[in-house]
Amino acid sequence: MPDSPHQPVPRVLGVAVPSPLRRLFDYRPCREVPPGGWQPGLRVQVPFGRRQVVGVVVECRETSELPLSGLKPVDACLDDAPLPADWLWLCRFTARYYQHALGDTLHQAMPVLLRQGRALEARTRERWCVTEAGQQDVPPGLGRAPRQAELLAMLRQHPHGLVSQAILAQSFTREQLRALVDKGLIVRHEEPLSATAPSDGDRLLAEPALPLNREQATALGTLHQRLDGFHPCLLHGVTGSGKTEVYLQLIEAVIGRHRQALVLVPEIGLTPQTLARFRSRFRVPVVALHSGLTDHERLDAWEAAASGRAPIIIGTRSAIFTPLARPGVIIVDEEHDGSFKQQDGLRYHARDLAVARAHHHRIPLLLGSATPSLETLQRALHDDYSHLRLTRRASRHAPARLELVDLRGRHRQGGLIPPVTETIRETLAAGHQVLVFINRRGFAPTLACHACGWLAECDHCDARMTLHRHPPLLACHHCDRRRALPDACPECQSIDLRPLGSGTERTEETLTTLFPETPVHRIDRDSTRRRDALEQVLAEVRRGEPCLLVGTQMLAKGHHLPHVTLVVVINADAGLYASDFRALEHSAQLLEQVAGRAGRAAYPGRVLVQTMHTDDPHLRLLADSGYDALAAQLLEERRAARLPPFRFLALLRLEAPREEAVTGLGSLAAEALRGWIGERSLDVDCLGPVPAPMERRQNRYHLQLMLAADRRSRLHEAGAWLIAWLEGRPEARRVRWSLDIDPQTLA
DNA sequence: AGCACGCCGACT
DNA sequence: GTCGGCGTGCTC
Repeated sequence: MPDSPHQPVPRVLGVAVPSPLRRLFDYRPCREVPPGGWQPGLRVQVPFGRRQVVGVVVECRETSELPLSGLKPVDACLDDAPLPADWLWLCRFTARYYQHALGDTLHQAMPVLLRQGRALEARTRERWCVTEAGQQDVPPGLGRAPRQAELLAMLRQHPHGLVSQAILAQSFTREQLRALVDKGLIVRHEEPLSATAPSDGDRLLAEPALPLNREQATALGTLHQRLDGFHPCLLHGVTGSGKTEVYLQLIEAVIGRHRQALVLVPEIGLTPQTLARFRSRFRVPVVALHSGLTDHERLDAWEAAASGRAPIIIGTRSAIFTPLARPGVIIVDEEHDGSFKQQDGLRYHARDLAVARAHHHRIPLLLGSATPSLETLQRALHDDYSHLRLTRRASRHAPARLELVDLRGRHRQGGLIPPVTETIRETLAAGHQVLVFINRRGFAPTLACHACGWLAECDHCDARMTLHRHPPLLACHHCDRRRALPDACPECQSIDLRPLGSGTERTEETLTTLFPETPVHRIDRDSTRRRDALEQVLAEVRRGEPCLLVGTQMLAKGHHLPHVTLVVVINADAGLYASDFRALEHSAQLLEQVAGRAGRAAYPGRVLVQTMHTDDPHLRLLADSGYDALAAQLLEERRAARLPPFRFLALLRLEAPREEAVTGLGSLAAEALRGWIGERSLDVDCLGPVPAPMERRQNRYHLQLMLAADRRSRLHEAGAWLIAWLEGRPEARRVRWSLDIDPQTLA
């Protein structure tokens, strides 16, 4: 332990407690002083109201706004040393930027066991060594314990002892070890798991790096020049251009310099395949943070990253909060992916926090995408970020272009029109695989009465209920409502009820009927409930026999499907005329990602996109000139419309069971905020209140108020004022409200 | 968010 | 007579 320099004990500790209250609570230190003295970052057990909570010391002060005699003392300090300073910095930054309570932010960013007050210990392992007594030729007392004798014999072969793992692997037990210790024949040593120090470059790799093409080599060369200091880079590479290989070789350079790499991937990007690729390349451990970890494993991973023991950490959104002892690079793969934004509570964007964090650590940041977000693209085009391009695919073929197929006036079967079905038939006959992409799960988007026009609607939401076949029922995808199928129309008693439109189940059924000889695999949230169901199907598909794949977005991203040469998009129109200003950007990204699935191996691919709007200028531009051209066009439109990335937004969401409660508070808040903005002639616009896109969801009314500003600081001032106003209003207590900084969707 | 207190309805 | 509904208020 570090000897405590005789720093005086502070009179007051400002503690962040797990609560939505946006302030610190002051406590007096307890009698016992932690080994290194009182410092920010120490966890403390404190009485809070009528309960005990785990808080984090954030300030050490001499004064409080309250009389010192009124302060409660902390019950205990839970740490010998503060939690990592980089982690504490990131949490404070996050709380400030997203205007969220610091206590809640710290709480969420901590592994569960730390929240519960568990000690954070450096991980050790046990090593068992033979004692002098154990070295004697005939150790006494083992006559009736043959396994103990065998164990002792084994340990005598190893002068430096053996670790528990190796011993237990030989089917010895902890009891046998304990018995030998009790007899004084062996001893147990605890040793820290120390950081793996790379000795030389070759030893780092378990398998050789792949050769790079000229573009990859250029990109990597640039990155190598920028290993010191904050250097944000966009690695803008078409699907199949080998971004991952660039990541791997960059990481090799980083850990070769004895630093750590943090890799963020989208939720569905952390597949066994991806992980296997990282793990098989490096000889050093790769720590993966995925949803399947136990609380213990999560704490271990945290400690391994914080101590520097883990050189490579790979995880989804929340992994941005992993502390790093020796940060060397942060990589965000598929940086445009929506799963990096948390959509409830603390609504942070992991990619944006990655930028802030890399800047703080003065390390490079690599954002990778085939279809960069307009935010990132704008910065890359204007030299705020380096723009590294990979335009060449590993296969000989250029990326498949989208072919628009007119849906108007055509008979559809399972969502497919006859010429498309014919192309599917030809592709299967040629021995290839076909992917049919459809953005709705279930059998059909809804059930309709052909006599009176009645539609199956959810009575908790402003939405249609989706028709499912297996099992047959109506389900609302916005709440947990389920209903049995009606025999007759509830309005007119007609029995002429028909499915309206197509979902994955219906298309699967149609394809099974049309192509009875060909296996059809459906891949959506319903079909892949079981943990490894997706991997099993994909393994089957990779064997290359002709087959049909029907799936939702799950299929669009990441998975390598080398035998698919035809991709069919059932309907591209959902995003074309949506009210959400990002809908078009997201549709284009999705279409481009889907198209990237086609023709990666030996054959060129085709992508057929069914649409009612073959003349839509955006869709045409995407089809004729590709994502980059459309993105450039969209950027111009955003500039003209004064929307992000040219302006900053914050969205106040209000929701409550009673409509009047929401609208009442909404108008009051808007009026108050406009008054405040007007008084100071601030450059902030307040729009609304307007009903949210789906006004009623789960039987609650949703309303929103939009703030827009040219300058981030102004937006934050207005947001802070609005929050303070709401916190002071009694009527706001009956309404659930939250401020979403940089909202990703307006829903 | 929790958790208490507090004041009005249908039950052993 | 009490169990319990959720409105209101507080947490150093």
